[in-house]
Amino acid sequence: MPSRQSEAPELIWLQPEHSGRGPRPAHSRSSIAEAAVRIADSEGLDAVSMRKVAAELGAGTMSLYNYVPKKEHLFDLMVDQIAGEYELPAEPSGDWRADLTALATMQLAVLRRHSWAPRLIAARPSLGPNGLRYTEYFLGVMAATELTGSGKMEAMAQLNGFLCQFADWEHSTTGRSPRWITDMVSYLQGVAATGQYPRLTQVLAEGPAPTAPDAVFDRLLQRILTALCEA
Amino acid sequence: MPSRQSEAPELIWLQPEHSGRGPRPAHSRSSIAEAAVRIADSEGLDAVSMRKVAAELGAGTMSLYNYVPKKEHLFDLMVDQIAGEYELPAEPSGDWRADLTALATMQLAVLRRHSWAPRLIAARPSLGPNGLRYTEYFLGVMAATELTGSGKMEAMAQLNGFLCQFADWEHSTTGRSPRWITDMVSYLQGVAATGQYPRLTQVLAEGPAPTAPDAVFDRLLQRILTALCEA
DNA sequence: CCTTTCTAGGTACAGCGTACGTAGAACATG
DNA sequence: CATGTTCTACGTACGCTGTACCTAGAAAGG
Repeated sequence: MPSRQSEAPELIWLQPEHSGRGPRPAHSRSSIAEAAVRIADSEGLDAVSMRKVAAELGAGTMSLYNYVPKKEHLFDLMVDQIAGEYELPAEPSGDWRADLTALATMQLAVLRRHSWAPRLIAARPSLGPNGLRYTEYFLGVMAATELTGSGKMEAMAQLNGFLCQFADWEHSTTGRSPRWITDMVSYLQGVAATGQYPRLTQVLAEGPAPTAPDAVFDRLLQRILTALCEA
Repeated sequence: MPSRQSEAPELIWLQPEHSGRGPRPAHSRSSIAEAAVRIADSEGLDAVSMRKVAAELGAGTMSLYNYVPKKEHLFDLMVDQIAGEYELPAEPSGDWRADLTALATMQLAVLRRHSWAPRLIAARPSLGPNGLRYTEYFLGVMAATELTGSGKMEAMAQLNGFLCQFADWEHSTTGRSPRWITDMVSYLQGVAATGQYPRLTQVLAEGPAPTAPDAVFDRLLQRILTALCEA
């Protein structure tokens, strides 16, 4: 296994995890991913550094580079690790709309548990084993539709995009510091006071929507699903 | 103007650009934003550092902190700078679907010119002057619908999310290195060869979609628009 | 005038990704 | 079994990052 980054493939999945010769590796991809996910869950994605992950494993910093030639690859491992949390039915039911609703709801739960995930998922295709398992299931569900192969992949990308976007939006509105909130409120009051933005001012005066996030999600999801299979 | 980050507000827009006393500032927010955008356009978002932006302006690194107390604020400036490129009609036409189609198409053109933008826009609300101008226009367009105030804001978020997601996806499929492509192809061939993912294998065998990206965009956009105002 | 309040920018520090080199373990082959 | 090859572990070091802190000087208020 080449460990120098310059020779390493762009995709970590092209690199066999271990190849016979030499001492047995002290760690596995999944234990590394687990450690990284633990850090991201508790301290945020920016706290995930090669040094911290190595320390979490009780390994030297540079040892990690035997497993993960570039940091991007660590992110790929993390994404595939949580894709392992997806609980996929053995077989699609034949009702694609019901299947996708269940799938999306389940996936949202996972994304909510790991609020750093949407950003990573949006950045690169998920090609790890668990990502492929997900894709295979998705295609199975879509077999009940009349979409072409590319159409199905497009639909998957769009649904995933929607989920990431929703989870991210939810997290970014829920998870701001109190200081942030007060700053934003006082700023918007100032904005309204200028009178330059009458329509925005009116919307702000109406106050926030009374609807629960789950209800908003369900409504948006059904819209997306309807849109997915239209010509 | 407090320059220490700990005292600075969370939102740069809460801080007046200059307040009477002391020497006149040598730079302006927009000239700073311009410099940062220039760097991001030519070298990518990761190349945008406080040092490089300062150097581009011919200023000392730490002088920049008088204008931009935290790096996040620099990103806010950049986003608002390109929001200045939006060409908004003076008044909505009354046909919200046509207006949103034109708006989205124009916005996509801007996002394509600045491929780093989607990531930033997704991360934080756009509250700068140009962002507010956009919001005000959007609300004007949506006045022709029966949505509530929050419903309109929701629609804006969803349309923006879609645009960012599409632009990002487009960029990430177009802009990969040749090495990346060959690695991915050979990986997927290996995946297909395992026989574990028959449906995926079949889709891969069909080859890529023959459709131009613009056609895909138009189709997806119309779907989204239809979905936006449904109950 | 002096005092206050601002701007400019140098120095310094902790933390990052990671290139490179060395030491030793485990397998393949003679 | 001995030897050579190939792997793992990991310390050191470099260049880069954001930014805290400090000094020097310029412009406005009293």
